[in-house]
Amino acid sequence: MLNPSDFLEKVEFRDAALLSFVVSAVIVPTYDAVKHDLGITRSEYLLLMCLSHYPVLTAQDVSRLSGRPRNSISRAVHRMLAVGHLARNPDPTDARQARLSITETGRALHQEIAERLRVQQEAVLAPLNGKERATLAGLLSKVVSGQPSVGSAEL
Amino acid sequence: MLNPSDFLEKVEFRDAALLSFVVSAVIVPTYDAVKHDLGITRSEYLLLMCLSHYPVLTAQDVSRLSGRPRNSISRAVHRMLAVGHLARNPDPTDARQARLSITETGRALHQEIAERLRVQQEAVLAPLNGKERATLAGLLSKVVSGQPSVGSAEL
DNA sequence: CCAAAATTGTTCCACTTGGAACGATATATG
DNA sequence: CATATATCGTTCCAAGTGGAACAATTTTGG
Repeated sequence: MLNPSDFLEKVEFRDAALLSFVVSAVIVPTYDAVKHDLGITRSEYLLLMCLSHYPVLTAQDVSRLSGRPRNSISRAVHRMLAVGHLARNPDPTDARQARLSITETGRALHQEIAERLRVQQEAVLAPLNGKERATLAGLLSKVVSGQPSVGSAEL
Repeated sequence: MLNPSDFLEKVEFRDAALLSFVVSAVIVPTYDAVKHDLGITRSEYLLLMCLSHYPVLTAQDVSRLSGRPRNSISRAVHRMLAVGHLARNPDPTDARQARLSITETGRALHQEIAERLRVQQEAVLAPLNGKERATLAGLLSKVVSGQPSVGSAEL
């Protein structure tokens, strides 16, 4: 009675409910801990993560990659600039946009946070063996690549 | 270049990233549409959904089932009471708590929103055939039931 | 039986969030 | 070439969020 996991099996959209539960179990506690321990918000981390995978991006690029609105990215850029995790240079060919890149300290911070997320992912997915993990990843990849209009990462 | 779905494959916590993408593709646009069309927030819907599956609950029960803090549920209760989707009666054996139950209009609203979520779920998971869908659901159930401390639904 | 601790629901408040409008710049179109 | 349109980043603001403290009530433990 009143067991959330039993509840999930009754829900009209069970597959989405199960997916949502698993995501929440990985993402929510990790971001809470990151916020508490490192003072980094989700938008700020998404900014660092995007820049860890692309050498130079505009704020608009980060917005599209991360699925966050531009004003959130703008705020994150200012905070990360202030603490030295980011470098910003004017684009010589377009005065509207600025070229963003990550610094060494920013990259180190990204790696620490990514490791936390990875550790929590492993803890949550521990009930699956290697073969099952591979099957799950394959099915999810198939779903993602099958989307007609690929939106954003929304991590 | 700058394709979010390619990005997902590079991420350090790829499985969680794929899961998160799929969840976002189902949940986010549907709740946005529900908010726009019906004026119902996520907390309000979670309240209605919980009460659709249990005849009587306290606000505290809903908080635990849904994973939302009690003050969010408190607000949702007042709004849903005001529009007649909810009934509240004092608990004769404990004056601290109130017994909440859903009304017919509340149930109808729940069913409409659940159907929207189900439709969007089907659209997103369309790349999978029936056998694959069953495999995915089985793996997710195994993950959920394998969690040591089952938190909340977090839908 | 009584004081301490726990529980329920609420209010308050600081903070985050994202839509909308804005100025500056670049591009498209007649 | 000039004007309309689009884009980039920013600021403003209304709304939502959740932690903390609170009063009322119940339970616990001496």
